[in-house]
Amino acid sequence: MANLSDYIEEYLKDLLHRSTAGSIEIQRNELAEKFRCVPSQINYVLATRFTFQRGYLVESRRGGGGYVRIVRVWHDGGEDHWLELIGEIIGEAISQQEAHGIIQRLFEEDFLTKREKLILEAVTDRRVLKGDLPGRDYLRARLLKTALLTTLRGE
Amino acid sequence: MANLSDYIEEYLKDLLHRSTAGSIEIQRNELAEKFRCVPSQINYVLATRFTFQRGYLVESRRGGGGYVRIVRVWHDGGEDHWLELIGEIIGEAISQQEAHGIIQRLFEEDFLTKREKLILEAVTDRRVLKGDLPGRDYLRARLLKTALLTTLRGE
DNA sequence: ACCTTTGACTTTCTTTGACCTTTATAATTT
DNA sequence: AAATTATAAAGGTCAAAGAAAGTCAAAGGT
Repeated sequence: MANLSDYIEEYLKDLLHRSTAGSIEIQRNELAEKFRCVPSQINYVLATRFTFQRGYLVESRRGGGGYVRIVRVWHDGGEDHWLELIGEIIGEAISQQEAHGIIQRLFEEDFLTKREKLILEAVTDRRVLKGDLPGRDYLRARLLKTALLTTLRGE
Repeated sequence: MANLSDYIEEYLKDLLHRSTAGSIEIQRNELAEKFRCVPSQINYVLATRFTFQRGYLVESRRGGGGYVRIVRVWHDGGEDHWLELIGEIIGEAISQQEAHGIIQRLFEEDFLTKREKLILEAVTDRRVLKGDLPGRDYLRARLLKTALLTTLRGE
């Protein structure tokens, strides 16, 4: 454990641990100042350490009063672990067929309602996504993974 | 939640909630004074947060005894009406702000569940969609419209 | 080779202020 | 008294400046 990114990661995870809500809000510039680094390093940490595969969602807003919010959707070894497996199956890119197969499966397992299934099928439809091939499958993967992760978000 | 516009929005929505008529009347200058801002900031809040798409109507009158009236409009009618509204409200292209406004409104109208709202917010997120403008806004419009219309037809 | 650090450039959202339009009322003219 | 004209009191518009955050690619370490 030697580099700055690791310290920033640790710091954020510590904050998350303390927070009862399971989510924290930070100011990117402020945090960068605290760690004496350029603001974009915060983005680097978020992009490499607070990913879907690790169970985090990151939201943000620009402009005056902007912020970055990190949501911890699952803990290591929690019961929402199945999604991690789904994430591996989806990977970086996924075809419509595979995507619909996964959606169907989740519906049958009662993880999704009928309406949710319809929504997800609609937004992973190639006619809706348009665009050329490798990009379309990457987009579909991002779409599906983020959508599934958000359903687990606190309620 | 840190900027002034958010507080003004919150204040107005609170007033609306209390009002039995579902509408309120304010004085622009008075409100600006209350929040220590220039009057035109009130217009900014109205223009960005109390739009038709989000389910609000704003009327006003200038001159002595002028006012600004905000009316919350609820959608009534069957499925056909929803189809119509959704078509009307989502054009060929749509920004993230507008999309989330519409999603929020449909949630408030009990057309969407919390989970459905989260899913739709996720799939209309800038960072998930990636891609350059204006293509991104077209994609978002197709995504949202198809998802909502499919939901209506299904079941 | 890969991961991290840096910084120039971009996009999004908010705040501010100078100038404009509409309405009501008071003052003046006919 | 009626009609007209000023004045003041609202609210509206728009563009520039400010305040965040995001992107991407080059440079630096291990």
